[in-house]
Amino acid sequence: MGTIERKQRLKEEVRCRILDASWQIVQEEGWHALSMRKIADAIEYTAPIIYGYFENKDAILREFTQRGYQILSKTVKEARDQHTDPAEQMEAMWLAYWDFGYEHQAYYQLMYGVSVDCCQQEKMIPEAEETLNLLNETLGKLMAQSKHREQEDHCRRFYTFWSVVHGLISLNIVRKSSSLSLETNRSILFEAIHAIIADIKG
Amino acid sequence: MGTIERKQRLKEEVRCRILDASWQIVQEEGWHALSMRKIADAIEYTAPIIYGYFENKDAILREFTQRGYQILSKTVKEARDQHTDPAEQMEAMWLAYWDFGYEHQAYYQLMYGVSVDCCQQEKMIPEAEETLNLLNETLGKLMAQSKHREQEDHCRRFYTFWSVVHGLISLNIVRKSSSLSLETNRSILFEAIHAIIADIKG
DNA sequence: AATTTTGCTTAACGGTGTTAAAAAAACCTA
DNA sequence: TAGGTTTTTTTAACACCGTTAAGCAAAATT
Repeated sequence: MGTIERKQRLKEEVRCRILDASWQIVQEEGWHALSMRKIADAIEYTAPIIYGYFENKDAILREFTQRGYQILSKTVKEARDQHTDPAEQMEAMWLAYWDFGYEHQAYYQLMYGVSVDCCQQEKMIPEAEETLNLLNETLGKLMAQSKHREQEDHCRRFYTFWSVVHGLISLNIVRKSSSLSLETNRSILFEAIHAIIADIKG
Repeated sequence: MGTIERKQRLKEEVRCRILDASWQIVQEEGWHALSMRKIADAIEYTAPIIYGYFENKDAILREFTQRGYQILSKTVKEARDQHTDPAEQMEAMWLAYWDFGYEHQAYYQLMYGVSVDCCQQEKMIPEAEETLNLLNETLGKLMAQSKHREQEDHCRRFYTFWSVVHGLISLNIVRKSSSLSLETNRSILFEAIHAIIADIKG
């Protein structure tokens, strides 16, 4: 009866195949294209058997979410451990954080709810570009007051503004349960915006 | 027959009712719960008639996306027009931008692909909190070197870091077509992180 | 009044996640 | 090896989804 171990091994292998197949589908077609039947097809089974390995589809997504956080955690920790000075550590850690998001976009989408299948028609909607133009225009005037002339510089400043504001909004929406107070949000905004403006003014 | 105008009016009214019903469903249950059949139920019709008013479900979402951008554009413009100094304008505009995201979360989700139905189990995944703890810990050491003592301050600094990094990643993912170069991303990151660290050091 | 046009519904197709029953395969025992 | 038990896998079904085509009934036109 040693076969029980062999069965355990086979069961574990099928579990891996489910995750491997899922990951491949996601990489090729995105999260929206991941379905139980498609996974089953890929591992040459029928859909219901997956429920012997995962409670439901959400459990599969949860597995990947967990993997994402594990990789992120490991990455950030390693970045920290290559420095001793807290300031250098801080820099390395956030850079590592960004690198993770840049390299593992599929993970990041899942972990932080960044759905990609939206507003591709941004250029179809005039008001979308109009808003960006308004902000860009004013930024141009502001930078003209100083001696910034390069387009590159303009682009960077703009995205710095945009990133902090968009990031703050997004984090508030996604982390609805443990989100910040209105006052905290506003003071972060004020400080960040003023800092950027001050930096532009030189 | 002047009835043609009356019919036009009725058709327009049904279109409005579709959008009103859709919006109510979204407010009550979120975007994921919006379905053609549910909309039809709400306006006391059957699903296929909706296709007489909108090409498909995506067209309905596009309508709301457009509305969102219209409101945002109007808001930002109004904020600008209450000031004359570019620096003041810039501040007012980004604050208005944030206010929009805070007040109209449903719109913002649609416009920038912030799906809320994710990672609510963040606390279920130890590694998720571990990453935040690592970053918080190092930030604590960094701030201890200066004379920052308040918890409030700590929280603000942390979210400033997080917002700009998360925002930068998200914008890159969502605006995949017109995203920034790796060099631009890194220089934004470097500048922002160094600025925050410098500010902490005083 | 008969006919055309319009508005709406029913039915259907292919897809989704998920569950229960049926079938097939594997296993164990006699 | 034969028969019965257990495990594995599939088929069928349910309730949804977006979407399209056909059918029907009411309204408008001739």
